[in-house]
Amino acid sequence: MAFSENISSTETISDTILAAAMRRFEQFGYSKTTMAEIAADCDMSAANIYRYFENKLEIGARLARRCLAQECAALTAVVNAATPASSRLEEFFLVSLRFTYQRWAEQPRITELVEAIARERTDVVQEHLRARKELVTKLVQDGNSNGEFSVDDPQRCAEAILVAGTLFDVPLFMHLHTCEKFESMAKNVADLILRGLISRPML
Amino acid sequence: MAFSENISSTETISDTILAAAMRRFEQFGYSKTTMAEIAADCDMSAANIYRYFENKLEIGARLARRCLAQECAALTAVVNAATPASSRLEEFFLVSLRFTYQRWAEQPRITELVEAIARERTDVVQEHLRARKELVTKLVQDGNSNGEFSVDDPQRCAEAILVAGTLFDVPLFMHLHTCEKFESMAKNVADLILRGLISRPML
DNA sequence: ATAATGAACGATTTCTTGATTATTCATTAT
DNA sequence: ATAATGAATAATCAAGAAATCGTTCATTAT
Repeated sequence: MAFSENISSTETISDTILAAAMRRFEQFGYSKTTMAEIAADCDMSAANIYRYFENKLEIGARLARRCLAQECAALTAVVNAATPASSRLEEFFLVSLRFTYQRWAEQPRITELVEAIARERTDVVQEHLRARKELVTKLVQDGNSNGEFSVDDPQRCAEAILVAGTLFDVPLFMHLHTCEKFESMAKNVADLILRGLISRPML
Repeated sequence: MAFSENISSTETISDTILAAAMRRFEQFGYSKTTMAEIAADCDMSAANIYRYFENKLEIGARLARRCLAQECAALTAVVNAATPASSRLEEFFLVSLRFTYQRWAEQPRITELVEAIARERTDVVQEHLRARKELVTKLVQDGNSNGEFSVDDPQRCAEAILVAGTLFDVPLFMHLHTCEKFESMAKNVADLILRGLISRPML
């Protein structure tokens, strides 16, 4: 049962292969999908795929990157929004959480794919973490600029913020609570980070 | 090769069994240890163990609880120390981290045991989390009392603090960085939580 | 009564073997 | 030259058989 593919003129062959692989991975999972099946969906031989991709893992990595990039795009929109930096920080956690949770709940095969790739391709994870760090760094700098925050070292601060949000970004934890519970936790952590614990005069 | 056990008069038989099981689990892992081996180390039959424990999982759970209790004991000492609450919060993260990291690095079999039990005995994990939450709640209340902190809802705050420290408490993450790097991250997160992000007059 | 055991049993794990799979390459089309 | 393929190979996976293991219980010791 090959889901045959009409190669539109604007689509490169490697895109066709990626699209076919994505459909297979989504439906049957990364490990249960064979190169022969992907090839059949593209009306070509398995050997020919290797003219466009180094190997199966590389195809998986490309698709995993694409998934993570989608999340980063949403987070970029959050960071660039015209709202107070404090709201944007909370929203950052919430959007991050919703991506993780929804993918875990609704597209378990994709979550499985990303996790499988993450295990063998550290670079994909680290690239994603670096992108997130850049976004939060910018958010903190924004907050500094408009007087909301007064942070000495935005880089270090961004790292700490991301660490504090770990729970919301790891699929492994998603089974522990409902999405609502997680959202409440994310709000609390954002609040904690924003206000700090140290006693100070009310403004 | 049975590591035979001299049962001292002050030691109950169930303690003897637990000790033997612990030695086996430490050396060979939970799953690779058989009830027959534990029994042989105690000079008894496998069947006799069932007079003292419901099953193997129960033995594992008891030992896992003991491990987690050791950590909680160390954390209790931290919380009850006669130092500023802010220092105690940082120390809480650091001690928590060192327990997780050292066990992961030096006693991988024990880490494996705790993880195996955690998967099948949710109650053990939840008991531990509750204990940690109580400790942090007390720490925050202490800080409130002596004027260091001014936290509305210490319970909710404690929950958020624990969530923010997730990275330091999950063995799964330990391979990502060196212990020193983790310590630096823990300090940064503690600092972030304590000071907060919001701009305010210097005191 | 209390403590302990060996034999018996499903359930799980390990092992073995055959079949699939990813990948390469010499060869064939275009 | 460029694109694509089928056949070959080594690695991985899957299914079934064999062995081991956890657990129970009727029976034996103390």
